Amino acid sequence: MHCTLRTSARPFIEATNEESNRRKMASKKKPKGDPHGMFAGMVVFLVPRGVQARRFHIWKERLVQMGAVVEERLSKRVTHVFAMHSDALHQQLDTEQDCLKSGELLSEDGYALKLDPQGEHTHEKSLDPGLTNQSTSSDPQQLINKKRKLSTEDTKNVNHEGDGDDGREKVIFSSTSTASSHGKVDSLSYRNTRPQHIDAENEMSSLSYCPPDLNKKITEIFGKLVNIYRALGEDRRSFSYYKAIAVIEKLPFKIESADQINNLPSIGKSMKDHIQEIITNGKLSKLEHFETDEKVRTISLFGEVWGIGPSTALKLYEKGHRSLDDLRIDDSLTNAQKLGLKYFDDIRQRIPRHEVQEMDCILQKVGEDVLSGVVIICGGSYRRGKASCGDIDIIITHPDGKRQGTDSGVDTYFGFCTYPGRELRHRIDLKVTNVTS
DNA sequence: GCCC
DNA sequence: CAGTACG
DNA sequence: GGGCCGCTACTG
Repeated sequence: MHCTLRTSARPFIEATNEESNRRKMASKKKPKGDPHGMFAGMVVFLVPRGVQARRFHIWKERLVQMGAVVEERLSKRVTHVFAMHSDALHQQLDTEQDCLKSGELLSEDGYALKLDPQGEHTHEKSLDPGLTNQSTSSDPQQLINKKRKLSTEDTKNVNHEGDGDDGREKVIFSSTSTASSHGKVDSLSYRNTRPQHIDAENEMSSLSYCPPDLNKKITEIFGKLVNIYRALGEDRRSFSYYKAIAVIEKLPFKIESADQINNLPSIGKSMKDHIQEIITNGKLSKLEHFETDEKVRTISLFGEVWGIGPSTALKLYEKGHRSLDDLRIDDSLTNAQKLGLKYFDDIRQRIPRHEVQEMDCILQKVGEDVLSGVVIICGGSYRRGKASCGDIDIIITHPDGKRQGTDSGVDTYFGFCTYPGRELRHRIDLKVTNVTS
């Protein structure tokens, strides 16, 4: 390798392949390398060590798809080296060096690996001190990070039918190039900007890398469109934006040109056009139009009420209602909708994590009093380690597994609860099941 | 909206 | 049954 | 052009 090894660890998140597995017809797509993809011009060598075969294959696939050339050997042409973690990288380099014995031994000066200069920041992000910081590497600046969930709330549909490889894990790669056209990214800070997910089940490392919201402007606007389209009942379109956000959030660079986002999944022509408009104008006329449209605004507002969906929101609008106070007069609302209206402001309040924890404890105790041995698990965002929760999810089960459901036949409760000594109402879901999952 |  | 919420 | 999460669960 004659190129200088000015290596700067740079996180890279695989493009999601979420929907491909849902295709009815399993057509084999042959992604041509995108000459404008984010890895265009890179000649990559992948260090297989420590990478599962399946994952290794996906790496290669994505790299090629996004414009890179993947070399089977660490040849002179190689401009970038990807490794699972620093150990693998070092071992590989040691091996290569031995192979070069016959030739001259080049100075190692230029090979200094600058591993994840921001690594130290990752240590202060664990929100759950109770979790062990499991590391697969002795290197404190461990390069491997895994994360299984989206930053946003659950979306099993985005990630179901898994083949065991969720295709969403993140990998940091080391660049050995000085010629990278994307080198500027290296200087960016990868400071975390949002709470971590702690996946206790998988003993996930708390060193998880969370991408910065470099494209916040775009994702914010798209997020508004998600809500608007959902309120309007255009679920499909809404979901498209939702998926696009997930993809954009994981980009390790700030989008400055639509050319940088070619070939990304879930981002087609319209999305690209919108992104282009946002980065040039700082706004999206489509959204502005929505936000000034009284009908859209009203229906969106009504849709925020728990229990009111697109259909009801539209009916209420057509009845002439324009405000929440108008709704309060309407007696056609279902009980749930009335409650949703009554506690409209309450529900919007997020619940501090420690309060959820206390509620959990209370429920554990009550549950034990009612039925000895009952297992009560507080799931949802709490279980995923969020600092605050939008609602509380409780799963009730029993090791006996003797029955599913309750005496009344109802095994699910969507309702409200309140923190002891307060009036503020929170949303809580209870589910009784005999399956511990 | 995206993707066959 | 339609509508809605949930994960 | 047509599918797009669920042999979902629940409410009214």
